[in-house]
Amino acid sequence: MTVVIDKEALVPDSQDSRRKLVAGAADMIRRRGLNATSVRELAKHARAPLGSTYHYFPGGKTQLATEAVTFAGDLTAALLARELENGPVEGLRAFLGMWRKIVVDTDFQAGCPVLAVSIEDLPAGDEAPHQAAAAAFTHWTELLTTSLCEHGADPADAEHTATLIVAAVEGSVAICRAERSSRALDHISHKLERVVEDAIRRDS
Amino acid sequence: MTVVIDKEALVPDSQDSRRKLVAGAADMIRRRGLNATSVRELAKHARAPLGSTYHYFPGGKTQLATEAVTFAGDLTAALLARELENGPVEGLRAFLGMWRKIVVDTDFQAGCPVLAVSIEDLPAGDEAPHQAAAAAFTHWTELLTTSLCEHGADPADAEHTATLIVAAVEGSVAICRAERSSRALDHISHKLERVVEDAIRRDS
DNA sequence: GTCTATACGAAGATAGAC
DNA sequence: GTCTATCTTCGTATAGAC
Repeated sequence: MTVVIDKEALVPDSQDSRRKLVAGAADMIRRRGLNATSVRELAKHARAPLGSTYHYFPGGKTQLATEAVTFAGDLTAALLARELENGPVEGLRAFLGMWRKIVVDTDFQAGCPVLAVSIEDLPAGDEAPHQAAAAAFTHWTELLTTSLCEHGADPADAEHTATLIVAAVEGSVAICRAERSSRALDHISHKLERVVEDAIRRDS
Repeated sequence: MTVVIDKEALVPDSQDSRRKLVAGAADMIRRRGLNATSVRELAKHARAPLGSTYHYFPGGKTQLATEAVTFAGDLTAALLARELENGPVEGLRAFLGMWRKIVVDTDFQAGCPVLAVSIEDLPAGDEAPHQAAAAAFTHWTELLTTSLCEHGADPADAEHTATLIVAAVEGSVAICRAERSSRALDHISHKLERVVEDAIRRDS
């Protein structure tokens, strides 16, 4: 009798540690920022030895930050894509709701790791983290643009509208953290819904 | 013959150094972020000895960051207030133009120091920098809200619109830096002008 | 292949010489 | 009052033992 043993069961921490490290990095970056997040604390938080971090990520902190941004960007994109199946307005509501939940549930401690990496310069001149951030923003914008077009919006206007949504959400999350209030996200919700409704009526 | 000597001429670096330190901090924070800005480099950049920094700012880096945010916030508010005298649409255009100039002229290296401080946690649990950031956002929002109301907008809607403008601008500046392109700012310009025009027509 | 122990530099902050 | 020199802690990264 041949028993096939799952490789993951034998080496449960192999790729699992790696994932934990990336997810942990995304979480710490969105809370404290990129430069305030040390690889030391990161390893401790993921219960991995410091050396393991550099084993999994030979590129050091830069590589870790890049993968964390891509991870968070993809996660958000997946939610956005799923909710946009119910139409642009429902997608917008879910998008805003997701951010509102993050901000409120963490008592205004957490924001968006993609934004954090976008505005913080890594000491080294490596541009990979910025590029990953740009890719995430572009991805979200494209998802929104496509959905708007599918529901009758003018293509050029759809991209403008999608960009406005992404920009306003990112800005609002930051404002909410500074103000320790969900006011900004709540206020832009009203306006953005109107903007989306107007766009799919081809008003512009 | 009595010669009145200007105190500033005698001690030219007295308050001048202090101002330079604050302005330099605002510039470095908006480029590299709060935690990537060291007090050492700051002092060097302002040609002040490290010790002077702690003489002028006993509160250390936290105080310096707080004053830098307030400084930048007031400077922006002054420009916004001046341009809003020509109406909300002109004010919006000038506001967007100012940010576009900063981002493009620095080859996408500089952004907004208020945003940087909003999303970066200082190691110490001091909340003063966050409060200064919140005050800046509130101030800008109030200026826009007042202008919109003066031109016929509904008060509640005016605040929502003003919040959308501030949030979208902050988010766009960050996106522009990640993408190394002014695309985001240019795209939201079109939409925001429409939003403002609609608001002062009391359409909502 | 995994991790402990360490190297080396730079951070924030201060004590005390001028 | 101004600033130099220094203290302590923490950062990234790695060398080499298991």
